Amino acid sequence: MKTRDKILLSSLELFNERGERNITTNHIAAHLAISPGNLYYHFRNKSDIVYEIFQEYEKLVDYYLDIPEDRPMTLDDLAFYLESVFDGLWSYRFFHRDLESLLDSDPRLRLGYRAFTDRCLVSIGRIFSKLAEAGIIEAQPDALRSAMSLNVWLVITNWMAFLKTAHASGQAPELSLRELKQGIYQVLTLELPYLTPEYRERVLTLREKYRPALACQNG
Amino acid sequence: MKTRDKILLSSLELFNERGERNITTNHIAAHLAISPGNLYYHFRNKSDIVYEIFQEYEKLVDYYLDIPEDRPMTLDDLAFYLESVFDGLWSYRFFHRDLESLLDSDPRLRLGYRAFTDRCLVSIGRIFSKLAEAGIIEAQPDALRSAMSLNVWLVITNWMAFLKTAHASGQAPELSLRELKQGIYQVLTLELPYLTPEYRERVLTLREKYRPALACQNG
DNA sequence: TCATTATTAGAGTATATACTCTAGGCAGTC
DNA sequence: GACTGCCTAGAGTATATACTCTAATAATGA
Repeated sequence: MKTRDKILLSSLELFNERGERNITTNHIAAHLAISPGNLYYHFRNKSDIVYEIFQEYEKLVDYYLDIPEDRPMTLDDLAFYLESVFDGLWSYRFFHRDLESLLDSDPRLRLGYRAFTDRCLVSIGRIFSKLAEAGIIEAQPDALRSAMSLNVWLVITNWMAFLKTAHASGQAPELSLRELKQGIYQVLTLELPYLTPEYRERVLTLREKYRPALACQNG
Repeated sequence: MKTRDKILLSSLELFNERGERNITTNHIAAHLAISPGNLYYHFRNKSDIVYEIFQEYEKLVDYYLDIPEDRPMTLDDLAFYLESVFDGLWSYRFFHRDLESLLDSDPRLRLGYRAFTDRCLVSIGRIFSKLAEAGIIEAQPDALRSAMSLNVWLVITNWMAFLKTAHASGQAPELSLRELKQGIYQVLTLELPYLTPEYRERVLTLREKYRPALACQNG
């Protein structure tokens, strides 16, 4: 594998494990047993590394959220979208963790992320539309659908932060993909009241698969 | 005013304006035109300053979310709770912005924040209960109420981050309290489907007061 | 073969930042 | 006056971190 790709891969790995804020370019170089000079031969600065990783992330999610228009949506589709989005969130979890400071230190990233958010919100709205067309949820007026999409987005993108902060277990809250996917339970909770009677039970069953363990069920 | 209090006040101000990550103890001292040594006479380290500010925040929110048990809840109460919580969020807005790294660097804060979250979730759940008792929303099973409370919490605590990241306007996204309170619109969106027919219109009217301007209504 | 280009090492630098240390001022009080 | 306790100044330090520079080595192509 090319050094350049190794840098991207290791950076992602280290960022995810310990947070972008805590990983220096020297750490990355040391992790790969290459020199700092070598790293800076391949990337002008740390922001460039982050930006490139963001673009991968973007591409992945865009790919998953490409809603086919030529056929009706099924419940399986919904399950797939949710699983995929949370998989992406997991693979690039460092990103939402330090989002604000990342955007502060790179205007490109700010613009790119804003556009990304917009696309995601559109996709979520489209999913709601198609769910309604398929008779899985009741149809909703545009304004309501927008507001709901936004709430879905807020829950999805911040569920991990909640888990990390709410975790009681010791100082170093280690997360698992499994726990992260309990966020799907929360997302489906948002849709609950809009389900059609025909699909209600099936969605409840799906939702039940992601029910959090008792420890996290506070409140 | 005592130097110690001035330090707390200036710190909060600077943290809110530019983020805790970007404000050093030297900045704080310079802002107050005192020496670093002076600052460190009053506080052992930066974490202690942050922790003390957190305790103020905690106290404020706890005070607002002290739900009286001796009388039924009104819609005005709900409006008051929402307004108060968002006021608190605004006054201490640096906190949620850099939450993760703050908790990473201070175990006290991690524990304190976790307990704080739990109390808030309980309060939100209690509000839902009392809204149901008052006939404003339909009664809900415990599990649903817990999940909904959690969603409300996620929306409330992350609405500001969303605004800051979604703001297109230039590099330096300046927020206003007014914009922040559009979060109330999002929170009330969550409750919409559970409203009783008698109160539906009144809550919709309340919600309308916080409708975001068009620029933010994407998705 | 040899010149050119791509890659790498590794020492080094400028800057920032949290924090320390020493000396001293000032108010009250015996 | 001098002692005491609180407060303040400000120079200074250890460490970290993003990044640079030069020179050497490998790879490539004519």
